[in-house]
Amino acid sequence: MNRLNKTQLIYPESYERDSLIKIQHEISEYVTIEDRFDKLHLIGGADCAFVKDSIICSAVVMDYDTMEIIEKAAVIEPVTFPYIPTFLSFREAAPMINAVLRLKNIPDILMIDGCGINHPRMAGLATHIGVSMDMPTIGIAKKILCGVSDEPQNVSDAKPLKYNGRQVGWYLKSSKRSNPIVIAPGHRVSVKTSLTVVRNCLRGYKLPETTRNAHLEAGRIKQEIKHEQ
DNA sequence: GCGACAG
DNA sequence: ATCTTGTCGC
Repeated sequence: MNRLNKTQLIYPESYERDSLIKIQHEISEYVTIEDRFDKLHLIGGADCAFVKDSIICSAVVMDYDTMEIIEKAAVIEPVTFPYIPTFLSFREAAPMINAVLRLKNIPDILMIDGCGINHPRMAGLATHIGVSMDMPTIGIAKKILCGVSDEPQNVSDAKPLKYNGRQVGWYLKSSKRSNPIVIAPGHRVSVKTSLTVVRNCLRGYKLPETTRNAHLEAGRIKQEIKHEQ
């Protein structure tokens, strides 16, 4: 494949393990961790929740300066792939992209609940979506999938997350009581900028407002569904 | 071979 | 992620 076929990255022709790994290698060839966005006024967040065999994806857009919510969008789709560590994208990327596509305001950077380049094949969910949509993304995870880091001690303190001898992100102490969170570039955002942007979105909670609001919204929708069914 | 392993 | 009440600590 000489040219990137975006549809096949999200809806693979084959779900054989080797095929999926091939897709991830392809994504890693296209990812860039240089800052490639000109402005940063709108910041986005995306997260998922599950009910039976349905996946609920929520996307929110906020004002980067005030952290005011500007817009929300969501989709509910059937689950099509199981959760397998390092292959999360094939379960969540498609519906998450569909939620983002429903937004009228396109965020300048999108924060996604999951890994970015801090992945064995440099193809975490945030990277997968970033490359597929050609959109700047940052990955926000609650656990380290791969790589090593020292423990940050004080609030706002971040330690480099290293994998195969190079820095792929950060381990950030985002709030006093919570465990550190994992920050990494998804696509078109540098390691350094990923940390700066996330820090600017913190408001005393474990998660940045973007991902936190997307998570809350997906949870609300989930409750609505459970009550009417 | 064994254990770890985003959501 | 999800199933779930109380509870320990700041």
